[in-house]
Amino acid sequence: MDQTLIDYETLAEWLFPEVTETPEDMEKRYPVRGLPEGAVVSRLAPSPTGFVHLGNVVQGLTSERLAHQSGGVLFLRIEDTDAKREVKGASEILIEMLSHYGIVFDEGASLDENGAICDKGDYGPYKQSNRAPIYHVYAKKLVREGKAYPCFCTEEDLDRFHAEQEAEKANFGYYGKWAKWRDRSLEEIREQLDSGTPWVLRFRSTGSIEHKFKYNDLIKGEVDITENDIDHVLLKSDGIPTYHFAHAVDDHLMRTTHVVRGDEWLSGLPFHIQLFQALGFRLPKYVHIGTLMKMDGTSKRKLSKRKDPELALSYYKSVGYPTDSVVEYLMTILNSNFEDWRRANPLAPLDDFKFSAKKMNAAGSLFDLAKLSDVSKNLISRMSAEDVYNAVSEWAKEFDGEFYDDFTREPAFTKAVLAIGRGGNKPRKDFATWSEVKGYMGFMFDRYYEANGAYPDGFDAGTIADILTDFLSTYSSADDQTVWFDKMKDIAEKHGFARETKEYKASPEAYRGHIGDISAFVRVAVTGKQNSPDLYAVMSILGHEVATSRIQKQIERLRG
RNA sequence: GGCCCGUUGGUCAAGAGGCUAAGACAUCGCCCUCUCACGGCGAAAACAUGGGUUCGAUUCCCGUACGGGUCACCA
Repeated sequence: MDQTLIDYETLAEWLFPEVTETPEDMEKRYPVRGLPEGAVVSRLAPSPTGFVHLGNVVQGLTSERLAHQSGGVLFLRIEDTDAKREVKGASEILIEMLSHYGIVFDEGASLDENGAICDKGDYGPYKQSNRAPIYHVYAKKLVREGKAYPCFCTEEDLDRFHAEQEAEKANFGYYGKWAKWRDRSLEEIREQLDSGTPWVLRFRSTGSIEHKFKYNDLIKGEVDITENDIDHVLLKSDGIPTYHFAHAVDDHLMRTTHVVRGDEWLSGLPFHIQLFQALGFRLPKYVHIGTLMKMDGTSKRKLSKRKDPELALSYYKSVGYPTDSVVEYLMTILNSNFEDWRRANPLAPLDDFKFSAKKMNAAGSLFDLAKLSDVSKNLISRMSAEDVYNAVSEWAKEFDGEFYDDFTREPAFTKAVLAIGRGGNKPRKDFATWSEVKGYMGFMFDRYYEANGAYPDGFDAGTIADILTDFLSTYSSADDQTVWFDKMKDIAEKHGFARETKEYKASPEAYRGHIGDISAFVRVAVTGKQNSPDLYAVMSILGHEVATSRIQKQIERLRG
């Protein structure tokens, strides 16, 4: 650079003739938010690939809690700078899905009353593809200051450099002798421009890998940073920014205070810090979340889109996990003291929990479906029969139309079944997902009642039929539970079975079986299964006619 | 390969120089019980490793191993 000093001003005009606005104009258009001290402004910035996954919810939940519990702002920015990956309608799906998980945005990309995508808020546009003029203002500034330059290398050039670097065992990247366009003359650049060669804008890095420093991440704590010495691409040849450049410009202008993202971005941090400095922006705080892992054989690995269906949010929807269960479970992973808090406050709204970035784990967590199920069972056990009814109906309508028809035919009947063992201090915990409900109570409907249910081993059909016959002859739907059960004990005694299980256990040789066996016979006859919720309640709800006719048919079957 | 992050029972994890190293899920056993689901009690089960520092390290420092991430005109 000792020859004719490059005229950066001229270069900036050549590259961005259409840009007339200045960074100062931008500062005016997007003023500092008038938020109280300590208010967190955070965002979710996904790319619209149509695949909404747990990572989106993990990040969303974290930034949502951080922002809203501090009286701050949460917004959604769509990072659609890669046209190749964009899927039509993906943004709409994303917003829709996230809202189900309690992640609602104060501003940013939103849905209007027709479900179409639109912007809400004063810091837009919130879709990066609509922000090109803004990025160009800063690109021009950087060029003018000699902090960025055009590069005319082709893909083949870059591939060649990579191969060379591999051969020389050098670090990869555009730097040093491979930074071919870093210090070219204005004439050479003019020549390429005139011939219409496509170019990208590169950052002129002044960093050195010899320089190290510390940075404090809100989750990871103090991390060692090695300065970046790569001249990364800022603007692609189509004039659209790379993630890095867009991140710096957008999060500055949108006045983001906390950047919550996956820790796969940690290695990009040196460059981001450098970029913010070069642009004269104040650095936001970073919150790098550990990646969700999964057990694969004997080792952990990152949850994979291709191999793990449970990474996709659509999985939880189709299996029928309540969204609240997923949220609760994720919270147990995100904040280690959440479980204790929840135990102490079983019914408190989630917002009452004091979320803290300090309570987040630096390491990636293993995703545990069994734990999710436990959380979900507990949550569902606390719901009212009415709420369960509504949730199952909604689920079945979409995923199991046949079951939906039976389930909703007589709401009062269905709700009565769902009410068995519900409420009180020790509610039943039978299912973790809506799709399990059919297995739990399907027998209440003729379509799913198993007429060939297996009776307990060790009893001949004749004996069972005799006992069922006796049961039928004394059964009255008017009996209360005690009377009903006493009658069953009488039958037990008559057939040589113990009235009480304890008696039987004391001297098993004296009896053919015990009261438990008698009720098992009736249970199988009525429900087709050896396990069921409270039999008396089941028979009451089923009604005299259905209950007795099922038993009658079983007697015929056993005798036949 | 360079750079970076991580490592307490099978899993999630508390602990932040001195503890018999919490708790939850899962597993197993017992109790309760007409089955199941609950509920109760109990068992088994961990500081990756080698060096330091220290009177004393799971805890602090360095190395090693293992796991993960990243090195694109993808985010």
